[in-house]
Amino acid sequence: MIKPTLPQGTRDFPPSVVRKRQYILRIIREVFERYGFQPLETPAMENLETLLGKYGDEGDKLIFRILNNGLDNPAKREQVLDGFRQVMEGTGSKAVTERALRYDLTIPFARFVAMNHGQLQFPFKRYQIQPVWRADRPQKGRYREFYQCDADVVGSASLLNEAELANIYLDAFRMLGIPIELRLNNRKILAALAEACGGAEKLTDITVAIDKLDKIGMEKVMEELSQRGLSDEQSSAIGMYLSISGDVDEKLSKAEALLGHTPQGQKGIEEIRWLANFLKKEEGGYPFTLDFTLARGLNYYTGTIFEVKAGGVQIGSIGGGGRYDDLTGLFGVPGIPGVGISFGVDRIYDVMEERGSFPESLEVGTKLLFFNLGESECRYVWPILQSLRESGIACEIYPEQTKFDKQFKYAEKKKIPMVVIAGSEEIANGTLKVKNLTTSTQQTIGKDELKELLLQAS
RNA sequence: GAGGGUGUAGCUCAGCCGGUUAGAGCAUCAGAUUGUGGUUCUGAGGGUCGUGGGUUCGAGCCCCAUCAUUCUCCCCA
Repeated sequence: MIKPTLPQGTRDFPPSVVRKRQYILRIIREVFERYGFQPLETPAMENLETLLGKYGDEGDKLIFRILNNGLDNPAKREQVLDGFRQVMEGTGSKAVTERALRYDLTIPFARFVAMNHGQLQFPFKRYQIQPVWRADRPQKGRYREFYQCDADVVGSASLLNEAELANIYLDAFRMLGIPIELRLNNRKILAALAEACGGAEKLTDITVAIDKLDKIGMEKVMEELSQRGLSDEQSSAIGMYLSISGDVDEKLSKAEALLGHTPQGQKGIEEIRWLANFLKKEEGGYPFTLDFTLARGLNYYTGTIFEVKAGGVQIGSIGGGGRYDDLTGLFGVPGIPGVGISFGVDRIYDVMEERGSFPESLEVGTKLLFFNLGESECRYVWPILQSLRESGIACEIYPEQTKFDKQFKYAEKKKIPMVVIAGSEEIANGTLKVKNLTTSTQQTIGKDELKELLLQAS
């Protein structure tokens, strides 16, 4: 016998957890639909070459690769051995692995758009809720298998899309009851910063370092910048940029003074300014914060970037996204710009659990349990049971004839709020005993009155 | 990829300086209670102390290795 275990970083979801997860997904899906997004699903696995090189060197290492079948075929022995040799030298080999589990939902979506651009109605708005896999080392709030819920618009460069996506975040988290901070920035501003201090090729180094500002502080960021090969002069210019403070308007003016002389900087600031004006609330103020330190890891972002932080809990971001000018260009179909956002369901779950934000009603599945008091008693309640089910009322009958104690405890464990007891006495009188387990009250009713009673109660 | 923590009953954990037969709470099962649950009382079952080696008269405890798990860093949701 082997000890049953789970692969590292994966989880089973027991019924109560699935209920809560589905509650989150239901709300997010509802909001997506309300904004005109359409569902899409893609396979769990993609061709390895579809994924490689899209997430940076670090990302490539975290892609789960699937071993080819038929490696034990003697006829292919030399080919396979040679393939393994290549794998051990760090270069991939189709002889050993040509498929991999999807790492996110954006690249498979880009692949889908590139394959079907002739058939799709643009702008194409899709949402996708599926698991993704990363060969990462698991830790708090990080798993090797987790769900992403993405919504993307492709085929439109309009900033109106950004405004809609921002509102999707605001709507969804309001409905979930999670206070959030929505942070925005623009990758063009970061690019302009890199251009001004260190050169465009330092963009990644700069973003990785400044992204950590709120975590490690200004001094450490400066240290990291010099470690990454920036001069003191360049670092201090970045320091000035990072020190920009004030409300959204002030920050924009200050950034303009610093980076407005470059075309990219100017463009980025204009984009944010437009978005800010558009999202501005009637009573003034903005439903987001402008965070110049926000960088986001993925390299394909080229414009607006989003990040959502949950208020009052110590957990990483629970959502993020951004604009990309040319994602499908990687697959030979240039000129389709897009923008998208993602919800981190697993972390949202953790936040809601920590805050106690799930409605209690989620725990009730079955509304009514019929006790089993013997075969003739079962025959007596059977038509009633079926008729309730036809009316959409979830109910069940205890399948074994056993003592009351057991049947009561079953109902209690499953959080079934009501039980029906019908024995020889009730059969003789054509009645039912209905007990409410939460109030511990009991009443006797005619056997045809049950449905009405339940419909009244709900 | 780098560095810590933890592995003892189904679950959460205690176990003194290395010393006789390894404990508690919860859970489970049975009974008090053959048509009324939750509270209570009584009793029972349940252990290769992660695994392998070593030190010792003696190891749950010390040492080494290994596996699992968890956390931090890198990176990310």
